Amino acid sequence: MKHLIKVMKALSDPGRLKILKALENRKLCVCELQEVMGLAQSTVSKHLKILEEAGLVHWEKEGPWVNYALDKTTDNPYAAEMLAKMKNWLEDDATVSEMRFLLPEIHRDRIRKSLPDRTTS
Amino acid sequence: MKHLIKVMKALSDPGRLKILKALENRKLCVCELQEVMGLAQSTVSKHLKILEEAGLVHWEKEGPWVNYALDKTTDNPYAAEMLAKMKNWLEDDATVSEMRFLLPEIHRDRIRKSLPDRTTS
DNA sequence: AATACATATTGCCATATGTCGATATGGAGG
DNA sequence: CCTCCATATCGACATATGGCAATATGTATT
Repeated sequence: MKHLIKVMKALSDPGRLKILKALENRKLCVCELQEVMGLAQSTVSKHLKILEEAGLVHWEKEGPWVNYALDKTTDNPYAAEMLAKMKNWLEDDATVSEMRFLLPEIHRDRIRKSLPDRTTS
Repeated sequence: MKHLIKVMKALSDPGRLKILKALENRKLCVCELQEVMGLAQSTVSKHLKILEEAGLVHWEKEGPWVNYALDKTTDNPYAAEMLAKMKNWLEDDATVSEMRFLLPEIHRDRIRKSLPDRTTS
């Protein structure tokens, strides 16, 4: 039961749903996800940790970046089933559509370096 | 998005999952669900309200009782999909199995009347 | 060693959530 | 009207959650 609860809680925040919908498109590093979410970097890290612990995402290091992706081989069967469901969900949602539109412009090389947390664009 | 969040939040509490698994077996009134959950009556009412607002359950009056049942004709498509999923979930869960075992003994006519809230059996 | 970059962690704060006891509400019966 | 029964609502409290700024951590470069 606790595995199911972990997944349900992970999916109970709009921001985290947005992350998952973004990761359906491509893997993204924290600083890119920060742009996607428009929140503080620490907040993004916290959200990612919740998603990881629920078995919904996993990460790998690439140079200075930590890339996150949907966890296609997750141990948590509930996570797997929900990720499959999510593929069809929110396809008409305005927030998701807008994010889909802006995603191609979001790339780590275009994000300004050494600035305080970017909470607004 | 807010409809999806409502369902995910509703499914994020172990007690509420237990309610849904119980209602897979038969409709139940609040006092019976109180026995199932082993919590205060007011807590049970609150949980049921959350489930109802998420479109997961609905109620009908029968004499002095309010019977709750899974909402098979829910407006919320996410609720419908999750109810279908839930049918296969937690079938091996200890809490659910125990509840299934005890459910036949739980009936409104066998519940003592006019007592303070029954928080422990 | 110092500096830079990316990210994880910590601590604080405001708000949400789950639990309880008390009380209000709705309805039936005498 | 009063009493009883079942349930919804309210208010208080402890804990969880989501956001932020500050800081720690890991790695690479000079």
